[in-house]
Amino acid sequence: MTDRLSRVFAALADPTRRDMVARLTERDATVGELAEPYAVSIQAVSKHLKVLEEAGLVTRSRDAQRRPVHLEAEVFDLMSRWIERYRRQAEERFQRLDAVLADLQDAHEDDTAAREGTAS
Amino acid sequence: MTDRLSRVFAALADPTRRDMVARLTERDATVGELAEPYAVSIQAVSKHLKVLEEAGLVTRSRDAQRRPVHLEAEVFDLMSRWIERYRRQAEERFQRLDAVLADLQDAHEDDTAAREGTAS
DNA sequence: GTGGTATTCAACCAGCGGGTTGACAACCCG
DNA sequence: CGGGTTGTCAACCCGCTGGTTGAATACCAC
Repeated sequence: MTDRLSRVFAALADPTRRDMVARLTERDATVGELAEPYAVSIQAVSKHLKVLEEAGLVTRSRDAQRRPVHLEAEVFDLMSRWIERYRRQAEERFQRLDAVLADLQDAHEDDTAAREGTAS
Repeated sequence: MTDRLSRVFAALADPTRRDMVARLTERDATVGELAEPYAVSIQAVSKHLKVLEEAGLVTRSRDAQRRPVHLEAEVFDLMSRWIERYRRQAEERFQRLDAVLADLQDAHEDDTAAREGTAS
């Protein structure tokens, strides 16, 4: 599970981390600020941030003792591309499937019409 | 980690499972067909499918002994909504930041202009 | 019914993830 | 210097994950 996309998805598979990301879209924050709403230790939050950092979702700088956390929004593009690619592919396929079903329906109606002696 | 979105992200955090999803956008497939390219046991693939199923990414029907696997593309929407929501939020914030930086730049230029005795 | 095929279930194992606590590091302020 | 604040590192625990093998289920074909 060493590839980038896997790390990103894994990082966002945790509700606490998703909430941190959500809050970081509003403004940069220190570890302590981020930790405040959660009922876990600062160390646990620090670990979460490490996961987000290794996934490329955030970066950390330094301001005296503080380590302000900053969201790197470009990573969203990576996920969006993956999702949209396969969504589009799936949708195209469903359209083909719909076409097939429509054909079958037409054929059935033709059969019915034939059996009932009605002009198609 | 019981919520829907967490399960979806976690399911896609595995390259094998992402590959399965990718292949399922092309066509439905049986467990055996899905397993064929990977160097793991059928049972392992069956487990992966269970994960995808519990995340709502696929459904399984029955055709004699076979259990054809079908991709449920609607889940993509769930992820897209989450991602796009925060991406948009982050982008708006960056625009505000840009505006602030632009203001600072203007102020600086004003200062410079003032120091240099040039009209602003 | 017997045999073959497709798939899941069960038990097990190693490794990782998320949590804890305690110690340490880096920095500011008197 | 010493004390306070912010954050990380290290060791540990426990539950989950992804893999294995072996047995069981469900179905078809003969």
